[in-house]
Amino acid sequence: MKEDNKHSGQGGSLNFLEQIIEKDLAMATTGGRVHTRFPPEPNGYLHIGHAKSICLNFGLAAKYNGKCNLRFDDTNPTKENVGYVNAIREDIRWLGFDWEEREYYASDYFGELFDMAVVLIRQGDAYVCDMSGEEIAAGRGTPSVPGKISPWRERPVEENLELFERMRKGEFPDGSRVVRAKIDMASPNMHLRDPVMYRIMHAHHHRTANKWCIYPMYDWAHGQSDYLENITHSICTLEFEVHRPLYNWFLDKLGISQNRPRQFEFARLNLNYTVMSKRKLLELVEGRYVKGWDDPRMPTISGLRRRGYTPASIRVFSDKVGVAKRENVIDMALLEYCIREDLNRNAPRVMTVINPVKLVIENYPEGQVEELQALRNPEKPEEGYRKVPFSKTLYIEQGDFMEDPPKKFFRLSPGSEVRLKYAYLIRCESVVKDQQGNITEIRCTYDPGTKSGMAPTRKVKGTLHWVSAAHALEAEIRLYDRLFEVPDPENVAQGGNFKDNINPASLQIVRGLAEPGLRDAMPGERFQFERTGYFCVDPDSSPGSLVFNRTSSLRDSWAKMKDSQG
RNA sequence: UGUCCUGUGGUGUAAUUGGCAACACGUCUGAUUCUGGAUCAGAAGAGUCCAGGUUCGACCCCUGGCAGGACAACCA
Repeated sequence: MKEDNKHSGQGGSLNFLEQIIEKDLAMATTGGRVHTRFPPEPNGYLHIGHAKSICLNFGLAAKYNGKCNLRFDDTNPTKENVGYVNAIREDIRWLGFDWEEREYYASDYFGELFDMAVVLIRQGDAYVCDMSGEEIAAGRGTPSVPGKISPWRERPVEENLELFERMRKGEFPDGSRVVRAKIDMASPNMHLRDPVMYRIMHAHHHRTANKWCIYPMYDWAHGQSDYLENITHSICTLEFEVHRPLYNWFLDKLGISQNRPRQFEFARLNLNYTVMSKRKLLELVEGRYVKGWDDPRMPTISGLRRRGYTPASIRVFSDKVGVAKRENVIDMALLEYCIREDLNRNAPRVMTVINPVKLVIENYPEGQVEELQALRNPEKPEEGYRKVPFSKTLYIEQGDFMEDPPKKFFRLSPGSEVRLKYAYLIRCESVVKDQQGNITEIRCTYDPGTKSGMAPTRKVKGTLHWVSAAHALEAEIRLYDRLFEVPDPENVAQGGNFKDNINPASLQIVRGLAEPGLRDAMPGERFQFERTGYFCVDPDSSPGSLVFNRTSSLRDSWAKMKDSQG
């Protein structure tokens, strides 16, 4: 029961795949084994949707004492390359999963696949077809109109065998012939209308180089690869549901009954306020709408990593979204909740002023500096304290001061008193403005008897974060927001484009002032900037010039209140 | 006019396989707080796509509808 809690988003209840597996285990249908695989095509970067699949496949294996393979589905040499292989590996490892020595490639099986195809041809279950791609497509019919029989369908077995061999040897040009399964051109399932198994491609493959010039199609390669790897549960997304009869047909014709893999489909993850298709993501990158695949606004794993998301937060998220067969759109707020929950618990606190305004404490001794004790993380008092310098001239957040405050404004305004976090109570005495009327300086007095940690004093409504002017570190702060301003970016009017919905304010770069302890912060380190949000050090950062990415703002009920009041 | 899949609060997922719907996010109160964060307490919100049927009893079983999605690359 405790285990169930750990792996299921719904307490003790099981998702439909877990139910299937537990039944299989109980009835020994898979010999007591659970063996899954995550099968990415190395032709793009992984995104949060893949993360769900990764967590599912590796998670199921872990939960049921099974194994999960990493298998690169590399059957199309024109689209795939090692660069993607490496990026995918890194992302999966970063997420926290280990495929041990089981890193496989569909291309590892090209030889076996060829031999199995020969078996099908011998049995009269496959044939070499000389039609062109266009002819095949035209002859396939439509879902409600049967396809036409290929003139090559009844080619003698010996001739098929010979042609197949010659295809392999490279005697024919690209596109001149294919091998097709002989199934049923009238099937209501389009995938059963003599699907292509092999095509000729004189292309360099990232692993097999020029050894092959015929390459298997997905449907032919996938199930057989599953079988060769002893996969018990082959889990994929819903769009492959109609492929399942074909998956099973190949297995049937090859006489595979022992250790026979079975395919199950679940609904892929959709997230609002973003797009997930490889094509659209690529468009964002190539159109320079974002800076790259790892731009912190991208829903890619590398983007989320750079944004400051933790692997654990993504795993928890994957767990919380659940697994089922109906189409779904997850609220971005759930992802944000997951990272806040993690970082609230684990990120050290630090004070950084993002939009600074100068504040001078008139009665504080000139030149005096106090080293104040500040909790590293109130959620983990055991981590102790850090030191923060305090002096006469400080900076606070512009938004923390209002000359004419509305009703429930708890922050600083003329005559009001607030606490400077870990320091003193201060009262605003006056403001200094420039000729345009902008506030350039806030003049305050402090009460020396109210130092943080001293005996109880009078209560104030507001506590402000601050930074000492003479000690502050200047930093570049990249304020990220959702990439799209509408929940469903793909929903556009006729002639429109999803890119029309891009949020023009998805990135704002400002220069802020940070407490000096941040001087040696390293890329990847995460912090909570007290009262503003969670931030992490960007790889662009260097010792002399800090760069922070905003992972997420803190929940802000004050902002919410303002919004709702118009 | 084809085949397959799916319909449960705003969102997502449950319901011990027939016993009048639970959990999470979100929303809204209040308490508390040296983060308007966190935490704590509480509230609102679905009668399960529709119509019949079986049953003492249906989200669950049956029949018929309706709605949404997937499928017609030599992509995966």
